[in-house]
Amino acid sequence: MPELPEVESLRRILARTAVGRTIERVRIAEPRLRRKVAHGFAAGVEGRRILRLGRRAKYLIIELSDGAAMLVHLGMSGSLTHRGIDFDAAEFAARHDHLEFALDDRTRLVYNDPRRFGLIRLVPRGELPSTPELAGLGPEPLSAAFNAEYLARIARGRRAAIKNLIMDQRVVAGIGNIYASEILFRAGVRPTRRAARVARKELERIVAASAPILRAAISSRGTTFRSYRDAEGQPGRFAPRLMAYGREGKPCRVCGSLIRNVVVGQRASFFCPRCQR
DNA sequence: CTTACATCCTGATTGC
DNA sequence: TGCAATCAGGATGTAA
Repeated sequence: MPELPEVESLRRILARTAVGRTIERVRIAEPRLRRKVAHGFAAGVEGRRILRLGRRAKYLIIELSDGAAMLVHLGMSGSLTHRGIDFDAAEFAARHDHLEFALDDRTRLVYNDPRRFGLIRLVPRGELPSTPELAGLGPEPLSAAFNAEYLARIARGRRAAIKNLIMDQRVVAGIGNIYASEILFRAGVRPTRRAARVARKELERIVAASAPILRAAISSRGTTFRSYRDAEGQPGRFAPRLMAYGREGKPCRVCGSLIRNVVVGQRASFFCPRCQR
């Protein structure tokens, strides 16, 4: 389940291995992702060089030499792996390898996504800031713009659960179900609390907890809970450090109480009944 | 504006 | 053992 740390890990790997390469050919085996890959996509990408790799929220941004940018979202089950096999020899594409980008060093980038919740789109030069996917996003949780004052302003009058609030990409961009649970655990706040009822001090703890958790997860190259793999096909190493997510019925690593799982906003939400109030 | 919920999709897991 | 039901949850669209 790729969230900010997984996408950031992907960006860092590809920044080392793919920047400077020219995309010689694009093969589209299955264009039906969350939205259908546009007709002119391959023609708009082929022949361009990869200039730079960026990230916004859970979106990977592949900047191309003509000023356009590829926007990649991995959805729930997507992966973008850098494979060292010749494009021509890639006849045995794995199941759910939907797009392949042949690079000029005879390696290829392969987009695989069993559930096809992902998105790949070419954004014309200069249109990135106004593109619908990015335009409404809230601040990056690793930026100074995500602070307690900001969060307090958003939370005011909101009946939604605090966990829904920090998973709302318009509020803060890049946090998904796993890290929302981890952040609230560290902050000592129950995921079910109504946002407006969360005290200023607690909001401060939520903000303060966010960056260290996300940074630690990036250092571990993300969390592999089930199937996530990074650009080199490796699982993330953060899972053993999860305090709450996926630990239902197991003892809290801090106090020993049993971690509970409740549904908040149609999503599993794990918390410690003693550490989180 | 805010909130709630269905929708897309496949694979892993659970239940009988 | 096999098969069907359930769960997983990214973002989005619609309804209330």
